[in-house]
Amino acid sequence: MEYPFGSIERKWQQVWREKRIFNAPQQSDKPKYYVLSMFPYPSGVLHIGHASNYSIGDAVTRLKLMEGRSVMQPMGYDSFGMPAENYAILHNSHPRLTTEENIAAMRKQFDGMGFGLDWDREVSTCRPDYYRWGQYLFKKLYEKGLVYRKKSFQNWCEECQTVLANEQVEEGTCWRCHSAVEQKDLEQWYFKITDYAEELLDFSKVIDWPERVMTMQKNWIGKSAGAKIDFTLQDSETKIPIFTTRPDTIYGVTFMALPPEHPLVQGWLANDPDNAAMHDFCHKVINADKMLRSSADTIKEGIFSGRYCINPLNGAKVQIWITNYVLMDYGTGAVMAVPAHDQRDFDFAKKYNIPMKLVIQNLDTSLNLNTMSEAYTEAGIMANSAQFDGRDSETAKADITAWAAENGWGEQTHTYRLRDWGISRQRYWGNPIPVIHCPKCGVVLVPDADLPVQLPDNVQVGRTTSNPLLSVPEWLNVSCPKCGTAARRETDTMDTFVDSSWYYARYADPKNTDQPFAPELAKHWLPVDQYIGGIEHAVMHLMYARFIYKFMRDLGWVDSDEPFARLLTQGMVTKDGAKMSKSKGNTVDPQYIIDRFGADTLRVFLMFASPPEKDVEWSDDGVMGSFRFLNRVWRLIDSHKDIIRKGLATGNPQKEISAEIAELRYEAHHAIFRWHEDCLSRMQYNTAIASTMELLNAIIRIKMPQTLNAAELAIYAFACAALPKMLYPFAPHIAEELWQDLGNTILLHDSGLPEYNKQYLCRDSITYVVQINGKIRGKLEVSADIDPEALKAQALELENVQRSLDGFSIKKIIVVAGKMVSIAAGK
RNA sequence: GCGAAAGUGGCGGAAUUGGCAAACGCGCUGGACUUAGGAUCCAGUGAGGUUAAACUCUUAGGGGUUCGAGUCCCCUCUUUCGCACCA
Repeated sequence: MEYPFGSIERKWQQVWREKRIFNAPQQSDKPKYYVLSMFPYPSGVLHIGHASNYSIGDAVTRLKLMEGRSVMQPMGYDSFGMPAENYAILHNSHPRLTTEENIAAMRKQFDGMGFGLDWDREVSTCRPDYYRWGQYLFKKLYEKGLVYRKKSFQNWCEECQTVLANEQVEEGTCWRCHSAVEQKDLEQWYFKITDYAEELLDFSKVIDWPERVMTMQKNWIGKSAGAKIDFTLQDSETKIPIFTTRPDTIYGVTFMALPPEHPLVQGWLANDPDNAAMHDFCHKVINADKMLRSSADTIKEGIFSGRYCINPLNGAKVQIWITNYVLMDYGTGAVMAVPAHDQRDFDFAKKYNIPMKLVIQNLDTSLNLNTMSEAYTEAGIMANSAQFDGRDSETAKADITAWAAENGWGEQTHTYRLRDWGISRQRYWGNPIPVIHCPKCGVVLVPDADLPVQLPDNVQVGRTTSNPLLSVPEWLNVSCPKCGTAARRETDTMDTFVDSSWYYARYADPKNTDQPFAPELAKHWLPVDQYIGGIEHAVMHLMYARFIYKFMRDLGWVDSDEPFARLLTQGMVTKDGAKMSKSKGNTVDPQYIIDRFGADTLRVFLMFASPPEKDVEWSDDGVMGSFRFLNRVWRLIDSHKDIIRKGLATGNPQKEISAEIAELRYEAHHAIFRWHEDCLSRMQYNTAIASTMELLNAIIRIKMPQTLNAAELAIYAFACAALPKMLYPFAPHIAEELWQDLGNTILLHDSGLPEYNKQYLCRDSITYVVQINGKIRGKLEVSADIDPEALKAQALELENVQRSLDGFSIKKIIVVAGKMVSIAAGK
């Protein structure tokens, strides 16, 4: 007989909904806790990954409620973007319709899993009441000088017909469709995330983030310290600033390397249309595959520009080369090349017979340009460097920079790998950028009163080679809000990562029609106490959100520095060791499991199979194990509920208890203690469930509970009553039902945590292990308060210990309290 | 190449501060029961060894520290992830 999971789950889901126990109050006297899980795209189908992600969040939510906190666990949908547009195309419909249908379908499935979500706070990014405030945020960023427009070469996905941010290019392919990314010269909108680069490097204000994610962001931001030095174009006043992390090698510069995109090069090209070789080379490099060009394996190529520049430190005249290995958008876009001490410059100089100059010597002065087969890139003793000769190169760096600065040739500086965030997308299904282009006034922001700029509905969604918004003249053509002249709307929409950069704040005040959210509500709920999501957002969403949050802080909308205090990057659900995917055909439908074994079984399996941050390997047999476990709990309590109720009602009678029950008491308190550690200190739910199973096994070992005396029955009932509480975060429906079976009227979330008594965490008698030189030679059952000397004596008397010590002399005896006696012996 | 994390039975995984390796679950073996079930209950289950013990070996491999190492240190290998001409 199976327990009636279906009816139980429906019953409690309805009770929770009616009693609104998961609808968080706006304000509360209780300490708040804000639990947030991944912001889903409403695919219409709940995947096993969703089930796993939200099972963790729901466990946290219910634990924090049991702890007595005021908990908010909201849910919403990241519903703009390519997938929604593609879905609509596929179903020959409009994304506005299909998105709402999918949202309704998903909400039902979330409820079917029994997640305690606050549906009063639901947001969807594609609804005007939400995206209105995204546009408002854009305007605020613009007003603060953090938005600009720039024409430059962009990552372009032909498949998606849109540009991509650097973070969204994976191995040269689009992060969405994985088709090749090309370069296209386009005018685009940017958010100046680099203004916050320094602060984004600082993780001191987060409480608990995985080291891995912080490292990935730090590497992505990629700060390097060095010097900016101005070289000068020969016979000219024109400066060519370079950035270097090795100012100690500056006397070794033998050429200057520029990319074809460099403005100086572009100027030479424009003034010299007949130089076919230079034009050809630049054209070839600019249009080369960006991935290939930026790969270390690509063969270095270049062409001599015919120009020279002057090294300000020693007046040396050096050749200027146009090359394929220098990037325009890093540092100053110009490199002082030191072939003797940089491998890239070395390779290039060898190929084109450019002279080299040795300026760093190793400690045994064995370096010789004629015999070097590679650059010497380490620190050493400076040589051929005028007044710096003989100095240690590492410590001389600062002095060289200082000397250059004194003479006005440069300065100490640093640079970042991070680029500004390109947010323009040439797609229909996104948040319109609230800008009007006026032939007289230029870029004009749409006035607040006219927000939101609504997406027109009458658009043919489909594969088009241009932005569909261009095809709606009545939307496109407007008069300038400033001067009234006929003007045109911006047709770019915002990257959906803009929408997801602030949604967690909107949850604090989701229905506000006057502002994005009331600052006092945001200040109450934020930061998010626990965020649960996938590692794939490490340098995208999680960095963008930190940037926008810091901006909102600077506006005074929020009053903390980090949006997500604790971050858990949860693992994937795999099958046969591989990520589940439709193409591999190894997916599992959560609904199938729910229908047969119940949502509780699925949730217990997902939480038990591995710790939350690790991948979960799907196992049909494992699901059966969880199902059997819940059935055993059900049978135990259901068939003994009368005596358990009786035992719970007896108070604490003073009677002798059997050794068997004393052991059960120890097991129960110990299991609850470990559950506390695992659930509240460590977030290791797999072992919390294991402890619950152990307690169940310990209770089942008591065969005839009806024969227990009053004191024993009280202990038995205590142990049984702990089970629903311990199960509640993972299997809330069956837990709530069993809790009620035991005569409780208050729901579990309001009934407090299961409690243990420290007094019962140790046994009266303890088994000591006796080791000789680390090998177990015997065991001793002794009273817990035994005197160490007596213990040593007893240990030495053990027959097996005696035998093992034969022919040895004892050097030392170590007693580890409560654990072991360790004897060090030697010949 | 650089950086990070990891490597434990047939499988998923436990092991708090260096203190009985393999908890818990799955699977498997044998048995009981019969309402024949995706049931339940009992016993067993790292490898070798033994009637049973004793004993030996075992946390990727090798070395070290220690009375004692999955855990700390050094070297090597493997896997996964991130970055990768960043001057």
